[in-house]
Amino acid sequence: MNMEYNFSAIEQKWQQFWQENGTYKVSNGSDKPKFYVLDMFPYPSGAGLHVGHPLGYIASDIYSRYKRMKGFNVLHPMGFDAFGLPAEQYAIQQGLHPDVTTKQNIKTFKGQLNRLGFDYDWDREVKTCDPDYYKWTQWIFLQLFACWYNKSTQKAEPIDTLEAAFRAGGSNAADGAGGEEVADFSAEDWNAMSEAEQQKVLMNFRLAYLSHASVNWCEALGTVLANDEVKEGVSERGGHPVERRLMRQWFLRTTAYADRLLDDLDDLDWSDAMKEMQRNWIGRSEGASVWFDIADTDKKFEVFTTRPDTIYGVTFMVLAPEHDLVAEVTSAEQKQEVEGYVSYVKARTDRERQMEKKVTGAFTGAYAVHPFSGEKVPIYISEYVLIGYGTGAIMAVPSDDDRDEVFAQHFDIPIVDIIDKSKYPGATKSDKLGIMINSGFMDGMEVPDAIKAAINAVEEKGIGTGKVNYRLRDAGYSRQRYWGEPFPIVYRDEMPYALGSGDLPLTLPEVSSYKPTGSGDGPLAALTDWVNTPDGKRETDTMPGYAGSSWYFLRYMSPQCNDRFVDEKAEQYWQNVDLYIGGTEHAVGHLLYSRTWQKFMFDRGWVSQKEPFKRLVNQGMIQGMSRFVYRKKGTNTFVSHGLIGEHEVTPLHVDVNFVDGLVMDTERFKAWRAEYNDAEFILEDGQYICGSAVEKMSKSKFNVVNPDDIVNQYGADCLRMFEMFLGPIDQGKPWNTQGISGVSKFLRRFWNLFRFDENGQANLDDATPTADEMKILHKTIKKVNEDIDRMGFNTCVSAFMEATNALTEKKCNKRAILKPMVALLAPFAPFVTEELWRAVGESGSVHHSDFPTHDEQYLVENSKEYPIQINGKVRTKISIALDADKAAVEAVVMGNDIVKQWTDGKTLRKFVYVPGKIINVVAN
RNA sequence: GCCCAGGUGGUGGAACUGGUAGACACGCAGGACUUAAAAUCCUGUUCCCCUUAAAGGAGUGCGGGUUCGAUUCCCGCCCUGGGCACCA
Repeated sequence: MNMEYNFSAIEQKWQQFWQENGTYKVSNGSDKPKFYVLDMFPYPSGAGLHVGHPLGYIASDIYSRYKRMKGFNVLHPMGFDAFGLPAEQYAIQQGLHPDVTTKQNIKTFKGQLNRLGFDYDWDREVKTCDPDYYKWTQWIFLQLFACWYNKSTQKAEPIDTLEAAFRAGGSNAADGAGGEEVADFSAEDWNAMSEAEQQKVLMNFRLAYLSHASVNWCEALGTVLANDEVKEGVSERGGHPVERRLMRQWFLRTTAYADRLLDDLDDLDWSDAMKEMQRNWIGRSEGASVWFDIADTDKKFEVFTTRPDTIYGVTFMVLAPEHDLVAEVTSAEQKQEVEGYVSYVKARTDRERQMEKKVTGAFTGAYAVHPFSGEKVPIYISEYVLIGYGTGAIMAVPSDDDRDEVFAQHFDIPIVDIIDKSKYPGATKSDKLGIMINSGFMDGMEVPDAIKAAINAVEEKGIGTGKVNYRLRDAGYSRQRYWGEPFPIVYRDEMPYALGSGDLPLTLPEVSSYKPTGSGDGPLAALTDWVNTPDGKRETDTMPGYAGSSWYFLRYMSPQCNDRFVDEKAEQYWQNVDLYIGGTEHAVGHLLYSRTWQKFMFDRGWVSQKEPFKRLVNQGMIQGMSRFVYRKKGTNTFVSHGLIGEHEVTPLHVDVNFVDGLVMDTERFKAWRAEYNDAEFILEDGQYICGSAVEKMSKSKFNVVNPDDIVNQYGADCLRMFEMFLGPIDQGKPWNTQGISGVSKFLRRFWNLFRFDENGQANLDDATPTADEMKILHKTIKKVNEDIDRMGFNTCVSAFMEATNALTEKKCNKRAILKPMVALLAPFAPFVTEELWRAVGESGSVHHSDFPTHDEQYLVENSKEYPIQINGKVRTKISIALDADKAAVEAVVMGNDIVKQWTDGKTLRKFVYVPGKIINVVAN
């Protein structure tokens, strides 16, 4: 008779103990080295935590516990990214204040997180919708508004330094990001300007500035829609038409930081894939900007090209349909066609436009003048040229660009070869290889030389210049929504003015309706009392989701600090995040914005580090396993999956919780919804078999698996280890609860090693372990240490299983073996190890004990059973001393009967001996 | 369409820098224990051929290549997932 492993009692007991004893409280002052582990904080959705969320959290929890046991002072906080669209949509539907639903959801999330045994210090929790938090989000925005980017010093500086420069020396006295848009002026000009005029100029330089951007406007709903609320040109809800509309918006001048965002990637410990995605997002390309005159007018337009060498191959020009010049240059005959085409494009998203295989476009009737040949080339408009990239206009070279080529073929435009690639077999259009032909002054040059020559030539002619272009755009910072941070801005005479920092936070006011106003303004615009102040009219847009998440990692360092966004000393101690774990879905947006904000604050001297996240690890997405039933059209009869071929059926998602494998519990299905109460079934072999598909885990697909259910059935330690056991942390996989029994069995076998009696007393042996037992222990210690370091948590779990199986087989209950095993397992299974730590006779928390390190002396081997290959195929195995030299090995191997058999009548060509690995005999 | 990642038994996966493919689990099959079931334990389990076994052949999405040796490196393709700027 012995005591069984009772996980629910153990987990409750220690969860309470940790809370009462402040086991995970973290201090900002410590002699220990610091280590900051961070998870991407969740959006607290109404569906609660599903089993996909904790994957990354478990990994970071294991890592943080490991680091703590290794002697570090570890910060591992958690909070909530609480502003956002779903809460607002729910408010519109249900009339419940987003603050109420958000608070409820956070409570649910926290309960779920605590049950999983995470070592968060909840005193450090941050919520982006908390006024004490967004006070500082607003403050940072105001600092961005109050600064410009000085390209000479490569730093953000207060806007007064720019004003001073203008006052003293006019526009040439300063080189600020954004200045390309501003016409030159002298110091006298500046001083003669009115305040409004001066502010207008300064707006071009501010790091947070007002401009215009196109948004998804839905007339019928009277609101701006998010991209994923638009499906195929119509609103997802209601199916109303959506079109692109220009609106005044706040922007952040992220492009000012483009080069630093690019260069500083080199020093980060991120995956190459992640760095590559950031590089591609920034999209730096070197080329030239060239001005083309429009024939028979005094108008001209600018194109950006990475291939100025191909200018003699230009046979037409393409403007983006939204380009300002389109209306001005279109001829009377082409007017109708062009307008028709423009309205067609208006209803299409950039993505649709890029994916379109069909060639479309319209001729404007206007011609550009080729700057070198003087020939007239036709100007077209087409959706494949986007207004947001480069100048929204291209010079088209059909001989050397695939998209230009299909366009030319479709519209029957001539194609002129300009590059002879015969010297470079296999080179494609996009390779910058070949010798120039039909290209005037460039004839005979290699492409790289021709690029330089072409830039020189356009510069000499005064029609262009070498230029670096970025795909990165300034970030749109306005949302016409309610549930976000209000802008601390008032307008006087259409000119924005910052609120004083004493007026922060500008709290989000109560509204009676969360519905859009219909005019394109957000719900705040309806609050006329709030909007109109003695100092001016308030901005009624709110900030985007990424505002709060761009700096939250700093707030965790000193969440209660109320005179600064982060306490100076705390920031100097914690510096930046040592390990950041989160999904690839944030690969560019969130990570790029956070990096930009950090650099801005670094420039201003408010933080000590130029990068926020030193090491980044991406966790894969856990997908749902959806189950389907098939309803016979127009009936309430459901056909089992194997028989649907005989019927006309509609597939419907069914709740995975009443399907076992693929077999559905038909009684539970009938009870699920009133409409199914009288459902009938066409069964196969007496069972209803469901269809299945792997999809995103979501409430609407009824495939959400709640961790609470798993914890109730198997315990949190088991769920933690099972999620890690599923596979490598960075790979996505469908959730399948089948298989969890293996981990559950392991935990029970580990528990049974301690031989508890009916009084709960462990029965351990204090004898000295055997060499075999020490080898099992130290092999496991070595592997677990190495695998945690490289985030190989799945193989750690396997190692624990192997060790437990081996110790069970040896009936080993020795304290000297089991005690270090408990410490080793502690980061993975924090509850049961805390209990077992007492069983081996310790009194403190296992989570503050030392992590075991291995001793190589227990692992030495002196011989190895070598696989013997004959011509690359393993034919036998021979045990040979590891320190044997090649001649001795060859003698042993060639004397072996099986080897002789295989090499009989053949000549030995090569004897490959890789010590410790393999032996290969090559003979023919 | 563009960028990034992945594809290994019935299933999840292992194989760390080119060196025994399938560790560890799930599932399945057979057996032990039991009045029975559950639980537990033991044995087997890539496929094919032959089968009592041994031995052999094939095999890491597909087609080529480099190498004594390729899941790993190179070239071309197919499929799946993530992102593409207002979901978070």
